[in-house]
This record gives sequence, C-alpha cells and structure tokens, in this order.
Amino acid sequence: MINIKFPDGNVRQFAAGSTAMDIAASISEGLARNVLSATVNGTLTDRNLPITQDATIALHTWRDQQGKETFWHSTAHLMAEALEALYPGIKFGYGPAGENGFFYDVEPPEGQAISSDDFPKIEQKMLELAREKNDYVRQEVSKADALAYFTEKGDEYKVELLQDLEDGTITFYTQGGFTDLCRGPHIPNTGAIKAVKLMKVGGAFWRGNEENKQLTRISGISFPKAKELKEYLEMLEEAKKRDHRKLGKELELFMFSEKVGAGLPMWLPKGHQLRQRLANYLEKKQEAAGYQQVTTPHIGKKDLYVTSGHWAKYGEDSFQPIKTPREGEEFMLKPMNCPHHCEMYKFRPRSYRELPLRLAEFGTVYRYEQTGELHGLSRVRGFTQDDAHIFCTPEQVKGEFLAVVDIVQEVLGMIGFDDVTAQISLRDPETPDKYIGKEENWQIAEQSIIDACKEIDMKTVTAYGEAAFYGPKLDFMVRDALGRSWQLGTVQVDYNLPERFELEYIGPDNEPHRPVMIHRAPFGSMERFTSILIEHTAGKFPLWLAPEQYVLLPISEKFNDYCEELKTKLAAQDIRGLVDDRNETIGRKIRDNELKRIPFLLIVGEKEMEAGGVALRIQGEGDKGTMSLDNFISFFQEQL
RNA sequence: GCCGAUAUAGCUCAGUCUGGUAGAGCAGCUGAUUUGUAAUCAGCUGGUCGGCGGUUCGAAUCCGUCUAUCGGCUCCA
Repeated sequence: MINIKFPDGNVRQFAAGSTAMDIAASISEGLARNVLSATVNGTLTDRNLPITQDATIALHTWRDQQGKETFWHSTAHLMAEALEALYPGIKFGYGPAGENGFFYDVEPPEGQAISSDDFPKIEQKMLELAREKNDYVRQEVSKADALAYFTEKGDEYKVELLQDLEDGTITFYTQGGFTDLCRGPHIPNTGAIKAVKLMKVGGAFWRGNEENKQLTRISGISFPKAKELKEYLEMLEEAKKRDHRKLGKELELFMFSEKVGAGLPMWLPKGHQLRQRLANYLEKKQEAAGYQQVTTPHIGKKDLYVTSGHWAKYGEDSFQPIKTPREGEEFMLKPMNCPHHCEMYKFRPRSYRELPLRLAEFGTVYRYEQTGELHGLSRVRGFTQDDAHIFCTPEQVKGEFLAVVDIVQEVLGMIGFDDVTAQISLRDPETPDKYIGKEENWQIAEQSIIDACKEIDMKTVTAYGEAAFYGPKLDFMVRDALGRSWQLGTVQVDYNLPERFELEYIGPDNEPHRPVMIHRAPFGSMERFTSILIEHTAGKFPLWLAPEQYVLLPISEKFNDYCEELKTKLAAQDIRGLVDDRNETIGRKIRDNELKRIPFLLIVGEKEMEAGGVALRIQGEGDKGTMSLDNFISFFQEQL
C-alpha cells in the first residue's frame, strides 16, 4: 500500500501501482470521467501512470489550468497529425500548450505555405481524426532509437531537440498514425476533443533565436464542448469591442501623433481627468500610509546611470544621451526614478529613527522600447509610474512588504478589480549571470519575499526567471471582466542600488549601516493601468472616476435655462456633468450620451420642470422614472 | 530590432489588381423643425490619397525609401 496525500492535506491509502485515474474513481465516478492529468510530487503526469511510492497528488480536470493545458497540448499533437496528413513531408519544431490554447511551430514542405485560408480544412481533418477516438500512447525509448526514428523521418528539428536530452528520460507519444517526441502528459483519448478553432498563423524563430530559421507558428484553441468554443469566440468579439485603443479614441481619452512620435501618448482632457483622479486617490492612500510625495526632474547626468548600473545594462538600447553646448556634458532622459530618489536620500545624514523613509513620486520616465513592441497605452516610450522607494532597515523589509500588499489590495478593490494574484518572481537558476549583485543579498531578498507571502491574504504563484536584473519581485496580476489576466504593478527588494549609491543610516549603535531599498508601483504605470481599466470596464468607469457623471437632456430648447440651474445645484454637491443643449430630438441625445457611457442621463421636459425634478435614465439600464433633484442627489451619493 | 500586412475626409470604409489627378455613410457647418427615452429633414463644407524620391505624356493606383499603425517573434530597468 502507498500513502497518497491530497491538496487539502488528507492522506489515504491505495494499492501500489494505482493510477491517478484509480484514485479519482475512488472519489467519484464523475471525477474519474473528467480527470485529464495529475500533478504527482510536483510533476505533471498522465492520469494512467502507475504510482509506486507515497506521493502528494493533485488531480486536474478541464476546470483548472493544468487540466486545460494537458488538453491543449494533446490538441497540438492532433493538429500535427492532421498537418502531416494534409502536408506530407512537413517538419515539426515545438508544439506546446499555453495559457490560452496551443501552437505548433512547423516548416511546411518546400514550396508550400500555410495561410489562414487553409484553417477550415485543417480543422476539419483534426475533428475527423478526433472522432477516431485514438488513445495517446506513452512509450519510453532509448536515445539511439529516438534519433533513428526522427532521422529516418527527416524531422531535423526533433533530432536537434533530442541531442540535448539524456538517455533514459525520452518518451514518445503516439495517437493514430502520429508519433511525437514529448514529455507529456496527455489526455487519454482524442475523442474528448470536440471543438477546434485555429486562430493565427505567423512566423516564429526556431528556439526563439532570430539567427535561426523562421518556422510557421499555427496557434489555436480547443474545447471538450462545442458550446464552450462558441462562448470563447463571443468573448473575443467582446474583447475587440473593448479594445482600449478603440475606446480611447471614441471616448476622447488619449491620442498619439505621428509627428510627436511613436509610443508617446497624449492625454486628452477627459483622459487626463480620469488619470488625475486615479493618481489623487492613490496619493491620498499613500499619505495615510506614511509616504511623502516628492518631485524630481525628467533628466539626469549620464554619470547617475553609470553609478546605478543602468547605463551598462541598457545604455545602448536607450534614448541616447542629450548633449549640451559644454564639451563632454551628457544628460539622459530618466528611464526610472530610483537614482534620483537615492540622491534625495543622501541629501543629509539619515538616522535609523527616520526609517522607513518612503519617497513617492508620479514620475514620468522614458524608455526606448523596440518598435514592434509598442501597443496603445499598454506599451509606450514615455509613461508615468506611480512610483515609490522605501528605504528601511533589513528588519523592516517584511513589514513594509506586507503594508504595500495591503495598499495594493485596497486600491485595486476600490477600482473594481477583485481577483488579484501575487506572483513571486525569482531568478532563473539556469542563468545566474543575467543578474547583478551579491549572491548573499539575492538569497536574503528572495527569502524575505517568500516569507512575507506566507502571511498575505492573496493567491500567490511562483515564477522562476521573472526577477528584475537587480532583485526579486512580487508582481500583481488581476483578472478582468472577460477572465483575462494582466500584470499590473510590482514590489521589488533591492540590496544593490543602496550599495552602488553608498546609502547609509546611523543605527542605534552610532555606526553607519546600509539600508534596504524597496521599489513599488501598485499600478505599474498610469498608462498601462488605464488601458486595463478601460478594457475591464468597457469604458463604463466607476462613478467616482467617470469624467462626466451625468448629462442633462432638455427635451426642447425651452428647458435649457432650467437645466443650467440644475447643473449649478449639482455642481454645488460636487456632482459633475453637462447640459446637452444641442437642437436635437430627445432620442438622439439619449443615443449619443449612452454611447459616451455617461452613467446618468437626466431628462427634463414640461413635467419635470413643473415638479422641480428630473427623469433619471441609467446607462445601459434605461428609464428609471421621475424624481426630485434632492432624491437624485441622495441616490447619486449612495451609488458613489 | 526581425517576419508579414496596412496607411484614401475628423471617424468607418469603397476606388489600387487592369495608371487617365477621388466617392459613400457618419461627424461638422447652415437652415427648417421644438421634439418625451438609442439616429428629424434638407442643403453645404471638407481630401497636395502618410512623407520624400523614381518610372511614365500622365501615379491614390507601378517601383524605392522613410514614418506610423496592425498581427506575430524577440524584448520589457
């Protein structure tokens, strides 16, 4: 017998050699039907792989991400099988599952190309093969046999992948007539794949290296039910409608100009108001939490960035130094605020009594992002970080960390994001030379984050290789109204800059000590945050953020003056809005202002003027009937 | 930065393949209308067809180049 421990901590005994499937069956028939794969002792495996020793196990179904990814990975193999049938001689590179579907990088036979026009016939072939209900069969093979197989087949990319693998760890998976080099796991049978949609075709370099040959990447998604595919496609339609680049233009929030330059957003009046309200709200929270607001210039001497280490790391790829009439003098547009804040720390000697010192700045920075990377407001070359640097003692790190997480949770909740995850971003253990700073400091920093995360009330995940080059981070991710996941701000522990800038404080022992620096930005940047907020809300911002909270709609010009009076009264209550006094029908005014996502439309005609009230119409909900102005004001204040 | 595509009125788009100097709807302006819960009617204005260069008797249309945008890739202090 072996002991199997479940995620909830329960331990049960099973016969040695039981599979995840057997274990699922012992829980319920439904689970046995739906289980797709399992994580056994931290490794994702097939559901029918015998377990011979005590283990911890998590069962995966279509409901969780690992289950989905197993399903999609298997679909990638199914697509490969279809492609091989349709394009004999096609060569295969990588074919993994991702967060949202799968792809396969392939090289079509000489002289042939695959375009989106070919998708229907590939999809059809895939479904045809799926209906054969072929099992995915796992097989352990020797390196020599594996090499022989793919050399014979002429799959040079697979042969290359095999070179890096060790004998004894190599497995093949076969379904129907298609065999692939694959670590697995896979779903048991192709029959589960009921709906398939190929989404995109594009280029991708073999192994992500632009020196290598470019392969054709075909990506798609699949589902166990046709209905789920339909819902997914509807979600994509909705996402298109909410695209912040489209809404930004329609709602007149921000713009770009070819003349000003790529990636340099300009906030129009309504966008500026929105951004300012977000910033003011955060600033108030920060002041309450002991932050002090500061302002620093947009440029700094090149030397500042030589000291910080950023020149060596990013100098070549940055906006190049600004020259002055003076020989040899060079300034850089600031790509981050930390060096300025470090100098501010050094303004005078610091005592341990004034730590933690929390310097906050809505600091605008400039980074020369690659041309192909620019994207609306979410990836730009000039942006404003909701930045702050906390200088503290090593003992204070954990407490400061927890306080930052508190602010982030409160602020994001207020703005309407309730599904927040914290990602612990650590070094990639395989590439230690990518990072600067002492090994010892890295270990302390990584450990403080891990320790702090044990105490926070937030979902956490760990990601290796996602750390910044100078320190580990905690990244905040939100799930939006369409279920998409976005990365927002970060908290980063930094032992490196205090070294480089030789920051010190005098401790209770009357000796100098080195402070720790924590970088943090809950939104990340105002630009990126706004882009996510626009897509999350589809432009229907929370009432307190809406640039205009109401529009008064006079039914005819006779009521314009009365509306102006109402506007004054509402302004006295800090309720902001406009009168739509255009010479248009009421139907037209309603339509135009509904499309502008105005939260409340106040319609005023004969009846309302006589009664001294308004007829309320709520955005997206329609007519709510007539009420007095005072009643509207109290209703408004309740909604706020 | 790399691969591929696109750029025509404020917006959304037709015209480009097959060269003969532009068209629609909406927006805007003017007038009529004075409106009761998602588009009132009529008239008018508006474009060196992204910039520069080339081919040609003639270029929105063909070629080159630059800029910007879009979809991927790589990247993201």
